[in-house]
Amino acid sequence: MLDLPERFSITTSIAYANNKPGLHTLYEVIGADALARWYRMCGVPTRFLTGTDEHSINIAQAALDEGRPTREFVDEKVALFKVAEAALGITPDRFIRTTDPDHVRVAQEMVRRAHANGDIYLGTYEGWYCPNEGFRNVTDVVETASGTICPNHPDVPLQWLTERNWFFRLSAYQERLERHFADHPDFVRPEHRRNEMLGFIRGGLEDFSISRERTPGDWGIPFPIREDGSSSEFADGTWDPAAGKIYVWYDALINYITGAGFPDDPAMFARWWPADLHVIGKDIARFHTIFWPAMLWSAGLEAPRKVWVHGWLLAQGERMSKSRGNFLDPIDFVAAFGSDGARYVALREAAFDRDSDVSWDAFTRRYNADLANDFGNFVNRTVSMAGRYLGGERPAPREAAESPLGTAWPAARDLFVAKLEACLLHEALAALWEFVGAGNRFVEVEQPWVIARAVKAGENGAAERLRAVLGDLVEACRLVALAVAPVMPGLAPRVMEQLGYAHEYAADGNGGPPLLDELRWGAHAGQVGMLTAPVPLFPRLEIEAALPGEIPATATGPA
RNA sequence: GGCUGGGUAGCUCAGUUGGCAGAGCAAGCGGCUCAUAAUCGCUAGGUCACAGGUUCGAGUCCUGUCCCAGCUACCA
Repeated sequence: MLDLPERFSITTSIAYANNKPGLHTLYEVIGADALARWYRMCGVPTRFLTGTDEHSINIAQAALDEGRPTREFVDEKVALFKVAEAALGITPDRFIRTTDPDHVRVAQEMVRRAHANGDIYLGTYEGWYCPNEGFRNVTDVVETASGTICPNHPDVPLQWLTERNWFFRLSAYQERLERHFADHPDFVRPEHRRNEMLGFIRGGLEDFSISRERTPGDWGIPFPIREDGSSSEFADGTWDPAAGKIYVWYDALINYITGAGFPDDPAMFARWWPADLHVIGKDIARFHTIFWPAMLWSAGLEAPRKVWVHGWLLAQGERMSKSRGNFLDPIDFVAAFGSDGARYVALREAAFDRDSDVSWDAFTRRYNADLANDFGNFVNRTVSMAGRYLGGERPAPREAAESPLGTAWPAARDLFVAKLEACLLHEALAALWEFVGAGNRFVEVEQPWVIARAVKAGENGAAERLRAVLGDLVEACRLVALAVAPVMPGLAPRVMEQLGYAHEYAADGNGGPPLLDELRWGAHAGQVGMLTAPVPLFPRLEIEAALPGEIPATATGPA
């Protein structure tokens, strides 16, 4: 069916820990978690890294404005992320924070390597600085009668700042980047994002600054090198403040190799790097597909194998964001749809390869149609009929070739897997739900209740036919619940229990039998088991009871 | 401004090399009774953004126009 990799190393971008998380931020994490779980269940050693980005000047300023220590401020925000991710069933192998001590060491090591390789040099960075947004490009500011202003914050006076910064020689990597894109056509996906990045590279690359002279509250990773090239570390282990801080973007990207074990654990690093997949949003594609490979090459390391660029969640055409206030609180979302339901509707309702308009209404309709009506009811009617007509002993499926569902299954499964591995998670789920539809239609065609009456009437062969039909239905329930387990990890154990099967996977998807073996029609045909009484999996939601069609404004303040 | 996507049913979208406009959801009608008012079937719903052109034939190819989104260098 497919060739599984020998290991799978996947990351998300790290979230900016300045506020509580929105669903639009965790959407990417849900998708990556589903992919990580897929590989874990397939028996592929998997490492899934996600976390938080904490060294930004804005965060330091926000903490300062609240009169609190920056560390306390970010600890609080990170705790909110962890609570929300736990509610969504997110299972990273490491939750990395850029304030983690090992990450601080790795970022400094990367600076030293770039310096040793002649890729960084001292220069001057100057430009308009908006206290709310940082340095603004000349094309982003507006000239007015009262002076130059930032269009987003017209009341805040812009400052012309000059900083002595270290610069990274990105210009030296233009040719290598072009060659890398040519040699690895799948490096950036989807295709149109790759084209954008390629266009940017061909337009000529400028060097970028990787240090800041000063930061609010002295926040950030100490730049490990002084202007004269000497180490900025004092004998007591503290750092010379005059050396400045590492610019937050340079620091943030490096989390991916910290999380892979660089450089303290070479064996671990060799095992997990290069990452197989970075899952990121379209707004940060350039940093991941252009700056980041160059940074790695400068340090003598490999670029990640693939970067998947997803789109945004939109509410009525507008990007969901904390600053706009049109975002969903993941806790509310889980409260309404359940952890599994929330994961499913998020990944099914939004396309993973482009922007998607979402609404509470659409999520509710999707939940009712796909989960309550189609699949939940399919399992319910199957378990109910098998229990009622066969007394609870689990009927075995027929040979695939003798069963319409058994015949249809391989194509549905293969399409599901192909879409999943292509990161088209919404299409993967759609492919699987085509098969759920086939299951429901099969019930109508066979009408087991009619066969059951024939059995009662003593009709010849009716009992055998009833067992066969119900066996096929039970098998269809098993296959769909297992296939969709990476997306709805809590569902599979509940379905398996009702079907009288063991579920041997751990909470994070590790440890069970290879999923592809389990996804064969009739994989457990010989096993005896008892069905339980039917228990509804996804209670139907009343649209009226749900929030109105608008995305509720739950913002607590500016981002 | 330049470059790249897109505009198809009320909503979300699919439409391969040009060959009778499709799916899901929502709506209406009917069937069934195992099931969570569910499910199955049927119906309705379209100036394929607009105007030209090529062609026996255009949602698809070409030209122009309008609209939306993205990219066009350091907030993260």
